Amino acid sequence: MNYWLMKSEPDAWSWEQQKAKGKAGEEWSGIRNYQARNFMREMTLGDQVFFYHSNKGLEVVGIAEVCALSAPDSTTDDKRWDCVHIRALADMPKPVSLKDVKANAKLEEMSLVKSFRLSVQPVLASEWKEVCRMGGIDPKTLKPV
DNA sequence: GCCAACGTTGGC
DNA sequence: GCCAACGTTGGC
Repeated sequence: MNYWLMKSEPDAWSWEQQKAKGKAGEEWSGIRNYQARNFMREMTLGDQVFFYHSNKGLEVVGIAEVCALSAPDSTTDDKRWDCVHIRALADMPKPVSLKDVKANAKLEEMSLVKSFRLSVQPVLASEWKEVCRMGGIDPKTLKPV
């Protein structure tokens, strides 16, 4: 299983809205960046995703999983763009802020810090574990610690 | 609201 | 294929 982080502006699509979609999940449409799209094409079912609120909040608020492989983006006719579907799995008991990530030496190589404009980015297993620890969630059971 | 970073576009 | 202009992202 691979780990990822996906950003959304809560005014456009929030974690609350994502959770409201439940198990059905929702298409992660609107990505118009090749690098981000390429990462989505690499995703496999069950890959886990940190859901990050950009612009407002600036924190990882929950964990989701990929529930449909990359397929044409329904919001455009442009064949270049496709995207996955994700569904919410668990809240972060303690949302992990960008500030917290930046302050943690173990996370200084995270894409969130290094390539902050990228809206879909890979997360290393070690980084995943560390952010889960900071967020007060068990990465295996996804239950609060 | 500003602006730095950086990706994309298009003229040459 | 270079690079200037432009647009977008996203933190502050």
